Amino acid sequence: MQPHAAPSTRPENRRQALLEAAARRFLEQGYAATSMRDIAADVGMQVGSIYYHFPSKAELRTAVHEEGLHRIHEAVTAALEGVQGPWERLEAACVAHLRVLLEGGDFFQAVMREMPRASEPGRGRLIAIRDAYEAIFAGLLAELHLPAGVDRHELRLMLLGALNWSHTWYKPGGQGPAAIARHFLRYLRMGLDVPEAGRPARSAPHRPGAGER
Amino acid sequence: MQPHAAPSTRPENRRQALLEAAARRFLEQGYAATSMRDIAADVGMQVGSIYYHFPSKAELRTAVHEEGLHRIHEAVTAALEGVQGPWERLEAACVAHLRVLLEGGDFFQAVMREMPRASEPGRGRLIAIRDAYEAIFAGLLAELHLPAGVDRHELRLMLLGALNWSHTWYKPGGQGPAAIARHFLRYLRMGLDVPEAGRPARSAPHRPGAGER
Amino acid sequence: MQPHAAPSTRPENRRQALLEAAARRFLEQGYAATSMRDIAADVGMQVGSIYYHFPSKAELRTAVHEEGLHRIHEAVTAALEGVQGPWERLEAACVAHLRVLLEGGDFFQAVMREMPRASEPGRGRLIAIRDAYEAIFAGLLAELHLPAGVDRHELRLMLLGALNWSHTWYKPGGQGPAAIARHFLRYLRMGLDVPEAGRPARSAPHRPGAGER
Amino acid sequence: MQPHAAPSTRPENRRQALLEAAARRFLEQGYAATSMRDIAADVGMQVGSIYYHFPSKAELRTAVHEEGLHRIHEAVTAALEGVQGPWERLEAACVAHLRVLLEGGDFFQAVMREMPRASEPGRGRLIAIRDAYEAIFAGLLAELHLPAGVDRHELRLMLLGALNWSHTWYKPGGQGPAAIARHFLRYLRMGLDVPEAGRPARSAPHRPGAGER
DNA sequence: CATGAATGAGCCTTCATTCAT
DNA sequence: AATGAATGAAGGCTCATTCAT
Repeated sequence: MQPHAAPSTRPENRRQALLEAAARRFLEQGYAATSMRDIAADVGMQVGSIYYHFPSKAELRTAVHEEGLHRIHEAVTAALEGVQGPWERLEAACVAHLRVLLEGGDFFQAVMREMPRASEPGRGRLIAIRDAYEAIFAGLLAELHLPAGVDRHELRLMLLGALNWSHTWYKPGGQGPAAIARHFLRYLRMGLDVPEAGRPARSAPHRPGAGER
Repeated sequence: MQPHAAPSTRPENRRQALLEAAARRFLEQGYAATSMRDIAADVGMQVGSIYYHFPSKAELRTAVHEEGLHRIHEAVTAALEGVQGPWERLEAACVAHLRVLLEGGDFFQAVMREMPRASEPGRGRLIAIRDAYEAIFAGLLAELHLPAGVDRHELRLMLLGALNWSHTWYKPGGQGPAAIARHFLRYLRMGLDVPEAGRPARSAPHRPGAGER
Repeated sequence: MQPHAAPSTRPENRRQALLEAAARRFLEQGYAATSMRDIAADVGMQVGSIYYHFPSKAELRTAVHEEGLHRIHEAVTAALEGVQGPWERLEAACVAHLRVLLEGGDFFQAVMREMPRASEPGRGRLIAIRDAYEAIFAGLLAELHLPAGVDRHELRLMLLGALNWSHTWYKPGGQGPAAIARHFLRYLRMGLDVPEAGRPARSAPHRPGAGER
Repeated sequence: MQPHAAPSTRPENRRQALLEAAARRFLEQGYAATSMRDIAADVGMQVGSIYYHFPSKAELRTAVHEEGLHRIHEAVTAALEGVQGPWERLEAACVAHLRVLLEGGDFFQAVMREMPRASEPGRGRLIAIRDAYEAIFAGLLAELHLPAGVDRHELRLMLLGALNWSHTWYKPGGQGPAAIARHFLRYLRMGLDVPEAGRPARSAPHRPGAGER
């Protein structure tokens, strides 16, 4: 009788260990440069044994991505709970997003590094999950009271782009994810133009139309 | 005099053709998933012949990246020529940057997709080129007259991040690179806060210290 | 109970078959001129399958050499068992040595053909085994009662050289290994000088010093 | 007018330089592991250019071997000039042989390392040269006055084997080639048996027949 | 004489995957 | 659930050789 088998051999554990090893490898070396042997070795398994848990390398990647997207979705949703005020809610979401991206383990970073290309198994599912996640931000942006002429879609891409890109330059030890997210939002809210002598300050030069593409 | 040298066999051509094929493949499939055979086939060569022009796959990638960084450097430098006014200069640089990134061919996009990791051959050279390029933007930011409390370094990372990330969502046919760049800059300059009833408008809430990590 | 395991698929068999095929090929064509495909074909395997048993071509060679050195060591040690008298023991060792070298299969001949050069994997191990083997002969020489002025080290090199070289000219069908070994030893023991009229016979002319190098 | 062109560009020189580089490489790495590029690089040429001087790699090897055999033949013939007395002549030949083998440059050592196998171009020519060389020693042995029961053919193989094998253990700095050759000959002439109490000394035990193979 | 450019075959090795046990 | 052994395809790279210039 053995009610609680050693954790490292409980079936669900092995699958989880494989997912984690795969996430770390995919993040560090990229999907193509990671071999099933690498992953198997990381968890102390034989290569062939992986195929008991995942039917193929591509499916393993899909599972990793699913987990990553799931985690960030959870984190952001949780961070929004009980927060009032549109800007406050956006900030909470951005902070949570960046925390997961920069310090939340390998899963979401692995997702960021490379999305599965066309015709990978399970790609439709992933796209759906990602869209649901982005919808959260679209909703937050919609709550905002913004000046005329601001395209909320464009704004969301700008903001998330600035945040997501940070994983290419972020170094632990300097500013933390929360500070970075707050500063970015502050710069956006405050506006950077400074009234100059002989120059009207806030007439942000909008010259649409000709030449804009 | 040599009136009609077959273009496809002019020596310099082959090297260039290889570079271009490699850039396209690296961009589309990633470095690891691209085989030398792919590249050779694209230019109608035998695999082995590539090695006459480049000593290894890694060096080929380095050459592609060098070319990409060189091109964007040239484009941005050229775009700045004769432009006056700090914001105007920054805008010119951003527009040029985004044009190369989104419509300037595969080279720079290939660079964006994956920088060589540690200990790749010629990595030092690439880092130097990239730093020189980023210095251009640092210089442009330094010319700007900005409100107190704005960290120019952070601002540069935010702006370039937003721009660079656009290659993940950009689709030809919608807004062009120039429009995107101008809009992003406009949002930053104008500030997004709108005076609300019972709420101070432009006091961008700066709560430093506790909690900022 | 497992009455008739197919011999060609018993696991240990495959590794041994590979070793034997490798030894034969290395002996006949030399290491560099032997391809892993050759060896795989000889045992009816795919090339890649070899790497399940040996991590590299170089390690395969090392294993072949190890086997060769092991075999001759065993043979010579066994041949010495119970033999009395220093010359008799030396003769027994030489006969056994030459038997293995000339008729003992490909392993030891493959060793003779080319020792791994510097910095091959496992080279240290091989050197150690070889030294242990040569120590046997050094010990046998030490037991001998020899005339003054004979350098035992030099003598060992001379004797083993003469024996080892025989694999370059030996042809089955003529004198066998045992006869060759015994004759060589006899020539050494008896001395070749014959008393001549007007010429002192056994004053082996030793003119050391000047001109000896 | 340029009667004596710079030596390094005189045609005959290039061919000679190639031969020397090839000999060194073949000796150090073996024939199969030496690439035409290695050799070309050693003499500062392009690979393709070798083919102006030699029609193939195999022919280049043949030329190297021819040169090696030629050199040792010359050296030994020269050393015999004017020497009287059968043992003295044999010694002179052995000393000359060993000098070329151990200190006479790469050519003859390259020959020793590996003779061309069957069906190489020019193999017949090489065999002829080698036989002519060995005939010298056969002649010297024939001049010798030897005890009954000594097979001159066997003796020659023994002596040359001991000498030739020395290139596997010879280290410059210790005994020189001349000393080694003289010692080997002395051991052979003097006989190693020492009269022992109760044991007849020079009755070298000859037990031919049964068991000799 | 020599080179620059290329070829085509082949080499060692790695890989995702399979399957009997 | 997992392993041991193998497969077949592919991958990066090297090589002897060719040939127009």
